[in-house]
Amino acid sequence: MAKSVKSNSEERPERISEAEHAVMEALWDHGTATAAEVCDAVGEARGWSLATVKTLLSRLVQKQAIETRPDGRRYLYTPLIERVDYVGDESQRLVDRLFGGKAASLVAHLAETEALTEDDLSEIETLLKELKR
Amino acid sequence: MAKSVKSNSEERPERISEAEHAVMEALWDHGTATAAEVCDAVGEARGWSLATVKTLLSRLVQKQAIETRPDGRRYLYTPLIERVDYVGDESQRLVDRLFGGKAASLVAHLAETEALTEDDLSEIETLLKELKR
DNA sequence: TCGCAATGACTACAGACGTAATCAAGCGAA
DNA sequence: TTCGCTTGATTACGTCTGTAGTCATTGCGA
Repeated sequence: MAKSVKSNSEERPERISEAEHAVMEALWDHGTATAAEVCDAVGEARGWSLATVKTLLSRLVQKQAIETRPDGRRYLYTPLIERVDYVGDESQRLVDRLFGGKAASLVAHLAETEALTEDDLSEIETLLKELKR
Repeated sequence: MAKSVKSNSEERPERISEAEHAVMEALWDHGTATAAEVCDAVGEARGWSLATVKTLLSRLVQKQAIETRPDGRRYLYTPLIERVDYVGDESQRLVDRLFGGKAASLVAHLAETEALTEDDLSEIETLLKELKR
């Protein structure tokens, strides 16, 4: 209860569903696109009808994840949230939920379950060196 | 369509929701527990009623994530899936969805967004050394 | 100018999810 | 024996999600 009061300025963005996320990816790719363009980009892989894509787009507008700008008789859709932020939030959620907030535990897990290839390991190693510097 | 045929032996476990996951955590903690025990363990943090916990337990049974054994007039609930497997699956899903399957990208992201503390970095470094050996 | 095709708005609907109340059965205390 | 408490089963219900159909409008091509 009292779930959507959000009395202060900071609008906590509503959660983006998986299908919606696919649409976001297309938009992040294009920067700005029409519904038809998104449908071309996304419907391909997911086999969605234009109607489905439009529904997802309007839900994203409601959730204030994207913004519309009229362009003639149609809209141009533009992401309002940055991909890097979304990815960060989602990653953080996972770390919090499954690894008690310790990101290192996630890395350890990936390593132990061999989700990390040799290449991945070298890459991370290099990364660490750079960060150390 | 044809979503739940699962004709062959490998039962693809159905997805566990977030609330259900909280229950799983309690069970992984206890190994085996009654509904009341799970409620004590989980209801605390989430403020769930016993009824809610029971619903989640039965959904988990349906999803074959846990198993029941009669004990007098009640049931004992035991996880059927290992925590490490669940955690692995969820992590993999994230990596696939957001990092194109490249786990190293996830680590890079964590590092760049400073989700990794100095301690985390050292820890990972140590980890890498061990793996290298 | 006129009809069509594209486009957003609205509506639909089944299944998953969160959250719980109610019900029936049975064990245990009085 | 009786009655209440515990427990699983069943039912409920609003929201979110996935996936779309329908409708009204309107700009554009013929």
